[in-house]
Amino acid sequence: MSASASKVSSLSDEQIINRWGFDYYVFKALSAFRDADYTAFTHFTSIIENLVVRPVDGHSDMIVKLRCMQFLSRINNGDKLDLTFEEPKTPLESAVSVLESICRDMSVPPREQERVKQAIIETLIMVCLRSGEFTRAEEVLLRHFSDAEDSAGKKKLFESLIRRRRSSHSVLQLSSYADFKQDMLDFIERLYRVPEPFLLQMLKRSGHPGVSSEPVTSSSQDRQKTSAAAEHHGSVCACLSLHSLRQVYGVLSERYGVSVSFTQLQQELEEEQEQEESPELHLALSETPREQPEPPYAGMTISRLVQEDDSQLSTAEEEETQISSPHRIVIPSGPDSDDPEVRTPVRRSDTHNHSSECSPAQICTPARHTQKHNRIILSSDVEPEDHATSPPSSRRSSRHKQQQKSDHSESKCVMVEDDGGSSAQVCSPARPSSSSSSPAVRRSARDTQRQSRIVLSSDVEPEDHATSPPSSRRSSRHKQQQKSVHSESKCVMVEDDGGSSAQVCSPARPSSSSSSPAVRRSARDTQRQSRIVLSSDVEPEDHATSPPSSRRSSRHKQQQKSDHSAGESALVSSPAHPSSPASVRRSDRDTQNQSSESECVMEVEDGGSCVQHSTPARPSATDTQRHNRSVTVSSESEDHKSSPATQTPRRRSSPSSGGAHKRRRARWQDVSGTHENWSDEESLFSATSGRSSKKYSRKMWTVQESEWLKEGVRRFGAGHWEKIRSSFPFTGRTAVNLKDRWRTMLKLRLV
DNA sequence: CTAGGGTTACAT
DNA sequence: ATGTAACCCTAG
Repeated sequence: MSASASKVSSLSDEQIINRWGFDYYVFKALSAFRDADYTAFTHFTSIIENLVVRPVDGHSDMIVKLRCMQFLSRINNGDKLDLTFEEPKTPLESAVSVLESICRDMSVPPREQERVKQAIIETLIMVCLRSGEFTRAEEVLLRHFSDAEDSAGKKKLFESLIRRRRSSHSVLQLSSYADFKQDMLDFIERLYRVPEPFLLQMLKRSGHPGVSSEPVTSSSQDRQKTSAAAEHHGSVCACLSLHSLRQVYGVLSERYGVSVSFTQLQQELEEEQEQEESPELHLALSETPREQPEPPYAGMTISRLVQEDDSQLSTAEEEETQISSPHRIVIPSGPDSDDPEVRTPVRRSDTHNHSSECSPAQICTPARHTQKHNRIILSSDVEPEDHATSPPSSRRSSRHKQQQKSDHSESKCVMVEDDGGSSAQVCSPARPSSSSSSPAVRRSARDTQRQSRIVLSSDVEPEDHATSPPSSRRSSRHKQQQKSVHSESKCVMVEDDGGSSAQVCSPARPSSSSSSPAVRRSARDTQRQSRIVLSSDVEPEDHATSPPSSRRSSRHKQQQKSDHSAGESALVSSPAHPSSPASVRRSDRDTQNQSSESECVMEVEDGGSCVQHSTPARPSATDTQRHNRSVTVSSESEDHKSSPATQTPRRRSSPSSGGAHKRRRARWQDVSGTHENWSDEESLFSATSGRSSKKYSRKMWTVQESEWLKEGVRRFGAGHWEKIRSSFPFTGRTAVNLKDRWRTMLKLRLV
């Protein structure tokens, strides 16, 4: 639609904060991998997987990171032949596929690409040999092994071992899978150096004990510390001085090429404040300053914008450096969120027009002129729905109050606000005259505690949860992982309830079906149902055996039933899912619903997204939403979910495929973005292997994919399918597929 | 590469 | 049997 052009900008706070969280967890995942803490790696990838389902401001950088995570997660599970990320493929074969995608997107020297691929193939063959899978080893050898002369010797050796059915040989013993993993990590790190995440930088700047001193590029260990801190932060509360902000801003602006000066940002803030309160305004600030003509923004991608936001903060700091002492900014570490509305992530106001340079005291004064205060506010709030995803999260609601009080009493100056829109203003007043006042405000973490209730754990089962309705979601599977999780776990919390769940969704990944599988989550759990969808895939047993087609059908039915039985759950699920794409499916009828929903969507979009982010809208609602408002769904598909049964069926089914082995799910497989959701199915079928016989299997469009498409159309305009396809991590979708889907969406009036 | 009509797979 | 989303085919 109209779309195209205007992307203006507004990112919702959730999108921005999720982006911060995303960057942070990617960073952490890499650190964990580097430290050979693969359990932690899995946990982080799981978090990311779930996070990605929520609206996040996306940009190319994000896709690259997702690809890297996808690659590493497959490498990490490469020695487990029973896992599958893409249906027929072994994890390492999937890694090769991802490698190809990476090479396509990032221009990797052919030689390097070949070297890495060869290393993966050799390792795969060795893994097969060690586990006695000679047939498979032979297959891999014939299909993928390099014909290069220099590898001829190895090829002969492998052929010999295969022929003789030898699963032990010095060569097999010499090579260690751990070394291979690190080698692959080195490759990724050479290819793409992940910058230190904004959240970590802020934490460091704040002088947080564990972190502070470390230079930006801290070693992995350091990072871990940091991260830990960050995770906590709920309680931590970081206070930043303007000074620090400036510093950070300087660094970030340079790194990202932000041209906006610190001062400009401050001015903007002021203006906004003046204009007032509406929470939305804030957003504007960050994203795109309407006022500012600055080109920079215009061209920027979301990420950029976000970054800038960050930077803005910093900017403030800089200016005030001197002042710093008095004013502080508190960053809520976690994104909290609660309000549905968006708020701005950061805001800062400053005041002084002039003064900035001066000492603090001065500053204050000036402020009054305007009436605004000097305070700086960072608000970051996250949106309500998602909290789950967001890392730190805490919720603010309660805390706000608390904080506010305190703040008022003491300081007037600063404030933070956070949350809901209202808040923002709140604080402010304090200060007018008082120049000095103290500043800081902080929000406490306490909230966290409460919410924390749910933890998402890791990896493993992500799928399920994801989908599953909020409440339920966590269910069983977690257990397995949980243990590990605990340690770190705190990580994510989801909020549960509410909306959050939705997001979670995971990946859907089909793969999972493992044999044993049963273990993990069965679909049945009622609760989850939503996930069911996912799970379905998971559930190996049934489907696995059955041929794809058949399975699906059957499984659908089964699922449906279950859902129902589950009863409520069913309901839940459906709605819930928004996030989980996979699950989602929409039936035609949905359309009806759609109308209502669609509206919602619109709303959402407006609000937020406009810009780039992908899918913004939909996520939110998940559970709640459905009922409440349409919100949820953003788009289409989800909506559909309303009819649970229908939706699910397909996708899940398909994906489910076999499950013979895949134990865990490959959740990540798709990490990349969202694939997860859908991918499962797809991957199974189409993507990879192609399962042979059938003509083709239908891959239903997930919500996430539809959101990407909508975002793409908004950005580039309808008709530029190839461009859209390459701008989002679609997997298994051609430009024609996008065009067809768009046509369908129009037909259904989903857009 | 895209648009648009025809075909297929799946659900009811 | 029918409806439809996803997919295929082909002209431009």
